[in-house]
Amino acid sequence: MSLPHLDRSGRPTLRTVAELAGVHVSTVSRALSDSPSANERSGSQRTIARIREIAAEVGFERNPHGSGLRTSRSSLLGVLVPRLSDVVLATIYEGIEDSARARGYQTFVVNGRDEPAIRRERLQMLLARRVDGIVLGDAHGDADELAATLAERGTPFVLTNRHSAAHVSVTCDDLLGGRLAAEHLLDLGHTALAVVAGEPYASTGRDRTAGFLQVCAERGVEVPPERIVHAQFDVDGGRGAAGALLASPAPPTGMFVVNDFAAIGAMGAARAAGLTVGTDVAIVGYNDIPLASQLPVPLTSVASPMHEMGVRAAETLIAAIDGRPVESLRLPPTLSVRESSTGVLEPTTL
Amino acid sequence: MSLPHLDRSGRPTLRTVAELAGVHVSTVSRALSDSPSANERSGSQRTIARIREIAAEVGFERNPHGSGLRTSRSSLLGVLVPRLSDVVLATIYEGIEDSARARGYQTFVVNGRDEPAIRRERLQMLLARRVDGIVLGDAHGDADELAATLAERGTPFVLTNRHSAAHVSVTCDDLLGGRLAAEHLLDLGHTALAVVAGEPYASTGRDRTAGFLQVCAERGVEVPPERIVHAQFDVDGGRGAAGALLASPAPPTGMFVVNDFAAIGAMGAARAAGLTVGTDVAIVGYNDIPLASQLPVPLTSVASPMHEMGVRAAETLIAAIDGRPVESLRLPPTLSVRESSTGVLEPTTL
DNA sequence: ACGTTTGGCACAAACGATTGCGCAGCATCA
DNA sequence: TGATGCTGCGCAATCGTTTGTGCCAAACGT
Repeated sequence: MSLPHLDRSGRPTLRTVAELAGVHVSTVSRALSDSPSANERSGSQRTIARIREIAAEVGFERNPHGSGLRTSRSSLLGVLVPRLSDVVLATIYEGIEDSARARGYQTFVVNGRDEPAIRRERLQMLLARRVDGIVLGDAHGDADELAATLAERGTPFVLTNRHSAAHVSVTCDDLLGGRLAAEHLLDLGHTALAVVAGEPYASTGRDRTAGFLQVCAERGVEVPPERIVHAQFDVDGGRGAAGALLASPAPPTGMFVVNDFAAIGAMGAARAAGLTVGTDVAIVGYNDIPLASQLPVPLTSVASPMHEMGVRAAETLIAAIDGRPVESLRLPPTLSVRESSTGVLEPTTL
Repeated sequence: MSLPHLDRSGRPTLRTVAELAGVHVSTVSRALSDSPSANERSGSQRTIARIREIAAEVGFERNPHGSGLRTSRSSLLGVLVPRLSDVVLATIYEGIEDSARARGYQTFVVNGRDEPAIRRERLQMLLARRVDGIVLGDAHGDADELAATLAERGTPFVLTNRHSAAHVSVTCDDLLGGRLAAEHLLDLGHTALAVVAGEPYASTGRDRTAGFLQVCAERGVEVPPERIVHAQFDVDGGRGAAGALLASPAPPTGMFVVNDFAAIGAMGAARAAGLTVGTDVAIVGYNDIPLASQLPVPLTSVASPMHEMGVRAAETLIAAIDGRPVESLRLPPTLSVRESSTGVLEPTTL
């Protein structure tokens, strides 16, 4: 059959449905709206049902340009992350996506690559697209420029993964995570401890390190400054840093590496130094990525609730968009103990 | 300073700039257009320069809703992938993003999770958003429903990563990749070979396996059917499949695992079986993810040009959108030889 | 000096959806 | 009977941008 008044690309518009139903477009608009207020202003239940039926039949889908133009809302949530090829951020993003979609929003994600210029440019792009709000997954330092810009501008936003200053954020309680790691290593009897901290601009690495050192101090174990080294959040970074630590005159017997990939690198460095991971040197990572349990020597790691972090971040952002009061959230991590810190437990691992 | 005629959210519009410049909005629109045809119809070079200056000064950014409504183009490329937390797809996506952005498009990515219902729904969403074209990174089988839908509907699209039927695609030459793996293992003298193939619906796994078997046949080495097992593209899948192979009465000495994560699982299974990877059993993976070279036993892997695949896919899609003729592209992989197949070469790995 | 071209811009009509307002018709109530 | 209220829907303006058409003046040719 041929439909009346299709748009340029052959898709039905409100008017198509209206003519088919014999009513005015405004009636169709109201009937198809899911806001109850618009709905009650519209016609009888019978008419509404009929309109919806026809709309479904012809496959009508509201044109977001028309709708966005009129309402100045896009139903779009911008998401800025360092990079999606990092499984941690990709998992957080999946949480954001799930939650946003369930609430009628779509997500628009961009990679900021932890480069200030790129981040700025990408954020600009999101704003130019008129997103309704922004999830910032890559805050830098405690006075993040972008967060400040957004706050000043009044665009709703929420930080996740990393936090920054007093802005609303949904993160893992990394301080607690660091504490868990320290308690574990200390309970195992280690006193020669080291930390492979992350990039200085990421609150994650800073907090994890701080928590770790807190517990050490509380228990009277000193971690000298030269045993705390900064490294990139990847395999190479971890290997380099751990290699240097292990090559020092008094090498550590317990290492906390604030990122699993870096921890994998650290394990490599240990092996290269002729040490057996788990017995000669205990290594604890962070995030508990799926791979951690599958390594030749399974990695002890602080498990952060990545997916849930994304879910809650999106929820919080939407609350902010709706004008509801919001506050920061710190989700608790747990420790997954494996052989990289305890040594081989059961040789019968299939 | 207070600007004339801002929009509801306080942002400058064409009219803001027009009033500031003392010209009509249409003149501003043309002056700011980057299409040369519109440009020449617009005013003098002096006027154009002045308008651009004012626009930059007040931070004007074209409202995509208004523009999209008028032109029925969104400058948006939809991207459908199985999941972004898979580093292979995430890397391809980064290529798409880089290339699209350089050509004035933004990308809108969604996860289809390899579930038909979800894929359909996500595609629907992209179309509802009026994307200008679609990159399909998750084609299923040789008669992919979504690809067929798009073709019928006339929406420009291109497949990548996986191909399907006669649709235009930009992929890795996986057949060649499989051949490289076979040649390598045969050159090393192995004759008891096995393949951990992927999910049957993915062309990647099918082609890789087929190429591998081609070379085996050419060289007169038989790979019995029970030595070809299907598994998921992840660590668990690889471990299970390889474990079964190695536990058989006549275990293989050379294994081709069509995905690096699965290969990592296979290495685990080998170790669990008391075998030394690289000497007792040679393992070759696929994709050469960054982690491959960093494993305790570095993994020999067929390197696929993931980023370039994304770049070329986006280029191809944009060509199709512009109505230029396009054709499929098969990018050649290379082999990265490491210890997982050759045994430990140099004990002096730092 | 008088048409004719052309450069430089303005006018106005769209695109598709939303929403305040208003207007019939009917029922209710005094 | 007339005032009032409600139900059910239509009217029309509006969002910001693009683009076909038209107009005025200056430049040009003869």
